[in-house]
Amino acid sequence: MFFSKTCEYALRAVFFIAQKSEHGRKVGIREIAAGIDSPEPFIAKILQDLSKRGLIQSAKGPTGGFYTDAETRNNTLADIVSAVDGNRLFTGCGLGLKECSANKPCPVHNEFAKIRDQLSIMLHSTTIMQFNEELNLGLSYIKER
Amino acid sequence: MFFSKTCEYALRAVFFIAQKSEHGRKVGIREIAAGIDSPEPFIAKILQDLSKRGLIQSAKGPTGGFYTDAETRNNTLADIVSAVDGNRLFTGCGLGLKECSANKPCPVHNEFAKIRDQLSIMLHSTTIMQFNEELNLGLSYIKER
DNA sequence: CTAATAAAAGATAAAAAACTCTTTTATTAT
DNA sequence: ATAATAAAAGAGTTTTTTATCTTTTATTAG
Repeated sequence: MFFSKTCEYALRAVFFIAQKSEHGRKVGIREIAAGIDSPEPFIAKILQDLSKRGLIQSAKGPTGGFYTDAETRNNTLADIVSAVDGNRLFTGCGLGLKECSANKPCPVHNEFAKIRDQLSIMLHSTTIMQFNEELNLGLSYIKER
Repeated sequence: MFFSKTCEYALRAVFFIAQKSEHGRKVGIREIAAGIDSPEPFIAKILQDLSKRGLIQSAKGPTGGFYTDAETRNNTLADIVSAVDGNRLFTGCGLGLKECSANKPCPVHNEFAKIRDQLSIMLHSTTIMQFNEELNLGLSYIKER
């Protein structure tokens, strides 16, 4: 809806990892791909990138896998979104103009700014780990079937 | 930001046409492309489609061009957006799940529904022609330079 | 009725996003 | 040490989106 497909997968994967690794457990790529119903090599690439950026942790070798430490679990949705999709969602113009500001606005500038700000506040104030419990309880879903 | 590039061009073009054709005048593709700073053959294709859908009007031959009649000028941003980008923005899931509803929600379902609804209300209550005056007065812009 | 004009239609090309495959590197349990 | 495991890295491929080019059809002014 608002994000690239890559970003949607990233968010679902990070939710999955945070949930599974809540008590120190690590999860492999295969389990993640199955858990969020995504193409395995594609989500692998995405996680590689998130790992490099420090948004998730990883360990190689047997018993290895992806996980989140206490700190990164406190990251917000906005951290993931801007890492993957950049800041176009937070700063871009609704009509695609490069220059668009209160000074030199596009016609819909003010209308969009309101909604964009609310979206931004929401994404910046929602943490990754805050869905762990409802996921554990089966109250919400991160895969199709 | 929220729309495809095609849709951004479409909105800008429709604003331009509505403004110029406010008093019955028609505008050619060349003038439109220059007026909104877009690739000429690309916006031509987009307008062809909008015309077929009845969201703008067109006339062939000399003195021809694109225009909007009183009725279509009353169309909303939502009409253009859903014609070009479909309804993913209005009905899609934030995490890209095909099935996602209050019954079987993704983790961010409720948070996103709020923002989506506001965006939807805004788009459905904003008409094409309501920017004519500010565009005439040079108070807002639909091109880069 | 003809020439000029302008949109419509159709076919193609380039760029970006989504997705896949293969090889390498690090780690660990035995 | 070695074999097994799992992520990292690098090099593709496919699909979708964005953009372009060429030909056809309709309309109008002279």
